[in-house]
Amino acid sequence: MSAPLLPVLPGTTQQRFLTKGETLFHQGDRSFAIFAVRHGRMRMVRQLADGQSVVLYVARDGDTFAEASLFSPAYHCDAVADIDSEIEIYPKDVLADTLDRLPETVRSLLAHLAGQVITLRARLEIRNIRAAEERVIQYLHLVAGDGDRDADGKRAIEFSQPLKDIAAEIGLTHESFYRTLAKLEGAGIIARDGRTVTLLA
Amino acid sequence: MSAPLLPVLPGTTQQRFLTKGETLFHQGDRSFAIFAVRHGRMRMVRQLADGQSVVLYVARDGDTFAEASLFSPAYHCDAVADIDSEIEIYPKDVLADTLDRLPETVRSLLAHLAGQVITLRARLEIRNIRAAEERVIQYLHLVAGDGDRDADGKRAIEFSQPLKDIAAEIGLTHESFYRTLAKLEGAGIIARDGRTVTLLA
DNA sequence: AATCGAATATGATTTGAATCATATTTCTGA
DNA sequence: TCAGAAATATGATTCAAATCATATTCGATT
Repeated sequence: MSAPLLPVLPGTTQQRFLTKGETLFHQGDRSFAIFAVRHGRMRMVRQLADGQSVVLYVARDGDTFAEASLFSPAYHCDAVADIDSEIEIYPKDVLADTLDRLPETVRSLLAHLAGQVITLRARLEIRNIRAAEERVIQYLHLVAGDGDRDADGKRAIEFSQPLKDIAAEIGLTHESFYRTLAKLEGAGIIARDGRTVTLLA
Repeated sequence: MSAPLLPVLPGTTQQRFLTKGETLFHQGDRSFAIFAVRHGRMRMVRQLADGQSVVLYVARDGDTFAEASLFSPAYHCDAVADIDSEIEIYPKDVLADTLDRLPETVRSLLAHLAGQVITLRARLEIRNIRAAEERVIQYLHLVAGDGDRDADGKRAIEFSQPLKDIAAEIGLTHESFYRTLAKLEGAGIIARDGRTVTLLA
C-alpha cells in the first residue's frame, strides 16, 4: 500500500473499506480512532434532538476526520460513506502513548486547534441553512450545547457581544436578525430579555 | 493578570495593547509568535496581487490567531486592530524547542489541524460575501492560491469534483453557480473548459 | 450500442433577505 | 449629567438568488 496520510509508526495503521451508505461510527459511540480518507467521501452528520439532521463536514480524498475525538471520549456525529470509500484508521491507543508524553503546552495546543476545527465546521454548516429562522434556531442550539438546561429543560444563552455582532457571525444583516428573533419569540420558540435568549422546549 | 488563554509555561506569555487601527504584523513579516485576543477585535486581511483585499478572519475575545505561523516562516496576512485590543503573545522561540522535540506524527497532526483551521476560516469569510459573482471570484482566488500561474500570469483550476458539489461548498445552488460562471465568462473574467476554470488577469 | 441517472445548462417566476429609512433605547465617555 | 455614538427595533421597498421547470450532455453500466 502507499504511504499513510499521517506519518505514524509503520504497521500501526489499519485500513477499512466501506460501501456506499455504510456507517463507520455513530454519534455517542466510544471514540477509538481518528481517520483519513484515502479514496471516497465520508459524511459527518449530526442528529438533532428534534429529529432533524445537520451535515457537519464532508471529508474527501486526503482529508482527516474525527481528529477532535482524540480529546473526547465519544464521537459527536455519525460518519457515513457517501460513496464507496477506503479509510485509514489511526487507533487512539497507538496515539495515546505519544500524546501522554507530550508537554502540557503541546497537548493543550492540539486540543485548542481540534476544538477550533469542530467549532468552525459547525459554523460553516449553519451557513448552509438558507432560511433565516431555521438558521437562527440551529445557531442557538449550537451555542447552547446539549448541557446546561434548567429545571424545565430550557436552555438560556447570554450573549456577551452585541446582537449586531452575532448577526454578522450567523451571516445575516442585523435587521434580519432582530426581525427573526422577534418572529421566533412571537412563535413561542424562544424567550428574550436583552441579550439573554432562552430556548423553549 | 488572569490566566492565559492557552496554558503554557508560566512567565512565557507576553501582552500587548493595540489601539484601533494599529497593526500587529504585516503580511510577509517573519513570524515570531502566535496570539490570542483577550479583549478586542483583530482583523486578518490578505492583500491580493491585484490590489484587492480579503478579510480572512476576525478574531474576537478568546480567539487565537496566526496559529499556522508555527509551521511557516512568515505571516501570510496583515493583523490590524479593529478596536482597541489587548493581545496575548506566545513567542515561537518559547514553543520552538518543544516543537522540535515532538515526534513527526504529532508535528504533522498539529500542522494538519492548523491548516484545517486556516482553510475553514477562509471558507467562512467567503460566505460573508453576499453577491454571488464576487463570492465565486474570491473562492476561485482562494483555491488558486498565489502560486502556479502560467506564463501569462493566469491561473487554472481543475476541479476534481462535479461543479454541483463546488456550488454547495460555496453556498450557492448549482443553478446560480452555473449562471454565475457563465456571467463571469461573458465578462471576460474567467475562461472555462468543462471543470477547468482559468482566472484571466 | 443502448439505457439510465447524474451533471450541466438556461429560462420563467417567486420569495425572502437585503437595503433604505427612521425611531427609540442603551451605553459610553467627557 | 449630559451628549453623542452605537445598538436595538421595525416599516417599506427592492432585488438577486432560490425555486420550479425543462432540455441537453455526459458517464457509467449492461
